[in-house]
Amino acid sequence: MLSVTEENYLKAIYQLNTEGKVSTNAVSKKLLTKPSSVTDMLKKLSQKQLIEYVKYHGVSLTQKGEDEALNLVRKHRLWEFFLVEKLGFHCDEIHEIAEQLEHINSVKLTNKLEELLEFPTHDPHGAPIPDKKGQILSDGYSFLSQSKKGSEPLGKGEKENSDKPSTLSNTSTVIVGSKIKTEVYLSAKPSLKVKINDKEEVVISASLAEKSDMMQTHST
Amino acid sequence: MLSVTEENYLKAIYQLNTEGKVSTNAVSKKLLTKPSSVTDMLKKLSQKQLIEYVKYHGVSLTQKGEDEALNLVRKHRLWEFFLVEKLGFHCDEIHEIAEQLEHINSVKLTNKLEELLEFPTHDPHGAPIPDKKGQILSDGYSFLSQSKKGSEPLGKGEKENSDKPSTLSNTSTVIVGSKIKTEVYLSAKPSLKVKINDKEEVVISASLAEKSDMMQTHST
DNA sequence: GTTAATTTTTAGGGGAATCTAAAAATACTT
DNA sequence: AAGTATTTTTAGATTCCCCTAAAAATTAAC
Repeated sequence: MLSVTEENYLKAIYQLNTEGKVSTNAVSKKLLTKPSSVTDMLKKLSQKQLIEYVKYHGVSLTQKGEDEALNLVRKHRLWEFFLVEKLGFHCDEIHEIAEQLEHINSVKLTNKLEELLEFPTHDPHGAPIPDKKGQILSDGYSFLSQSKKGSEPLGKGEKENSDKPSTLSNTSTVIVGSKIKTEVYLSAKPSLKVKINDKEEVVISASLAEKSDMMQTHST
Repeated sequence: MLSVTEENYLKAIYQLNTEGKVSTNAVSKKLLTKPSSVTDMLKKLSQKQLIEYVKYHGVSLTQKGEDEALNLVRKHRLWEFFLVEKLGFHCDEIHEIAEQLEHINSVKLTNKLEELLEFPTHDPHGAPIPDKKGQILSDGYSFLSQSKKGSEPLGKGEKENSDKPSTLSNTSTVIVGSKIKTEVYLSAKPSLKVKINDKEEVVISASLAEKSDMMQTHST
């Protein structure tokens, strides 16, 4: 049985892990704690076989640790979906509450919730929801700020028409699965112009593009 | 902002408070902690103006403390209702989960949940659900094991037909609001025969009758 | 109304998670 | 490659909540 704190560390490491080791500093920044606190916790999680940790050389999750993290992400996103779809919350109110709800411990509850919601594949921010086994439907969700000028539609999925433009009631902007093309970078305060489904042109600032990255992070 | 532990103490005191002071020992038994731990916490809660505490002479809740306790009870019972009605849980599986959910902190969440459930007045065990303001619909809910032979229908409410015989999907026995008459005590292992709505006769053991008391406690 | 039994509190300590300050290891610079 | 800068770890302290053991207060019994 993991403590809420231990769970938060595992989730942070998971979210920072872009295939490689995660640094103590990175974790400390994400969790708003001091690096020394992180070191302490890493020792503990290492003993519990949840992470692989070599002093001074960063951390990565073991399979066991990743399973735990995926389950947290799953719960977080299912609850977010619940809050928007069943309770009528606005998209930007749900994160804090889901941060609490994700720590509720009951496999049966999670699965029944998923059933009530009719097995959603994405949360209201568009992030994919892992299934019972931790599988994430890989549908080419990718980061906007990583796109280059003139790049082709993002992701592998590349469906011309989104399968589910619905359900995302409170999202203000782009539907997951839409065909997006990056047109140009503008100067000074860097920004990018983006085509959605070959129709509308929208200019967004780079900072916003980065924010949409954060979303991935932020919606977990 | 209260810690989960502080909240549990307040709820315990509330549940033990049958109009009077609550003893340190009683709290320690309810929470499965040692009396010395209780003393420590009582000092702390007293400083926070949540209880009135006089050394060696027991505790009672202040208005502020009672409000907190009522809110916990409210959340617990709303979540129990949700678990049974929306997720199809059986009545005897919900307590543990609701013990966790009651600590989720969001007034808006609680109120939206209540709305989704269409403002239920009683949880699946038949215990009344306090409203936003902490008001409990006093409908004569009372303790079965306190009934005496030949006693008249329990409670003040005394509705001949229950207003809501529905919704209590998984309760195995008696609908709240039913007219119940205690017929006789049988000897040895004491038990009581009970008439429900002047029709069926059911014999239940005193221990079960006591359990139905616990329910009040247990379903909070 | 003393004495005995029970309850409650105090004193001292431990584990979890945090912090600050200082030391050690790694990474960067030229 | 040597020296500086950064990152990470260690050491020691703090808060929260729990414990055991012993002392103090209250309650019960005779």
